[in-house]
Amino acid sequence: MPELPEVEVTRRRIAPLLVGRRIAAVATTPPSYVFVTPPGRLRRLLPGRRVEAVDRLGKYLLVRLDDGATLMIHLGMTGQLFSSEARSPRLLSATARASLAPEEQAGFEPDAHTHLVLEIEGKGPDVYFRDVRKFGKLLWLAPGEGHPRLDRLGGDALEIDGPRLFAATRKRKAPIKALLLDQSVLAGVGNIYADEALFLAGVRPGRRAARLTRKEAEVLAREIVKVLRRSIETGGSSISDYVNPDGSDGGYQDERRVYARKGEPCLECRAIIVRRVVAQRSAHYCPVCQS
DNA sequence: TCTGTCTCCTGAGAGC
DNA sequence: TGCTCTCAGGAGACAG
Repeated sequence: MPELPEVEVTRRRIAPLLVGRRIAAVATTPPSYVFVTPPGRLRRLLPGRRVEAVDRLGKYLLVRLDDGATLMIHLGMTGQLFSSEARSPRLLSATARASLAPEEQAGFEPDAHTHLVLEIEGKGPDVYFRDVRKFGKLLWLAPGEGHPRLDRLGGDALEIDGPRLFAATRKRKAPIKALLLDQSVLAGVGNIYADEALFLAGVRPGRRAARLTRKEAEVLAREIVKVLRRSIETGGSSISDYVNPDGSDGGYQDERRVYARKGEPCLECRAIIVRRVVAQRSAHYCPVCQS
């Protein structure tokens, strides 16, 4: 599930394929939950535009076009943005994965889940947006047009510091984990990195945010930044469907301390990692190391 | 304003 | 083997 590190890695690897190049043609699937802007409109508006830059705001990718317009992309839970040359079992259904050895896999052909195909002018691969569960979003912003989704975003999680996090927790009765997942407070943190950062800071996910001390906020802010940076370095987490634009897996899933390790021993104290629901999300923590 | 709940979606895996 | 059910989660809408 793409969070800030996966979106940032995607941005860094997809930008060289797009920036400075022109979109020759566009194909889409029929209208669905993915298309905030109707697919027919995207097919009309995108061809002929040159990509100037690919930016990131929280978990949003912003493809800046030559006339000032922007294609806004959110990967949701299962969104994949990748090159047409990518090869990965994660781009196949489980049935196809099981029946084909990796060396037998042919090139990826756009399927029913490939909601946007950007054919790029000249040499080089095309770019696909695929999303099985359709929690991702595609949205066109006209030149100068903003969007409430972007306006509501809090500061980027890579830039959080202790005083700002401490201030955000004051008078908040919600669990600290709910606060970390609130994109209007902190843009970019999702379930995996909230659990990991809380473990490293020694704070239980269900603790009321307002009960965090100044010192704990300081440590938590530092661990959030550390864990996000480390994940970017390793190429993000390929826990379910996430795949890098070149088809490679991320590496951070091998460094997880608590996320999706329910029933396994804590790497610090050997106590058993537990899972409970906090803010309607599964939260994993060590009952000994975190208080 | 804050918090909690529901909803959207679909593949995987468990249970029968 | 095949069917049914549950679960996973980002974020908007809505109710209290």
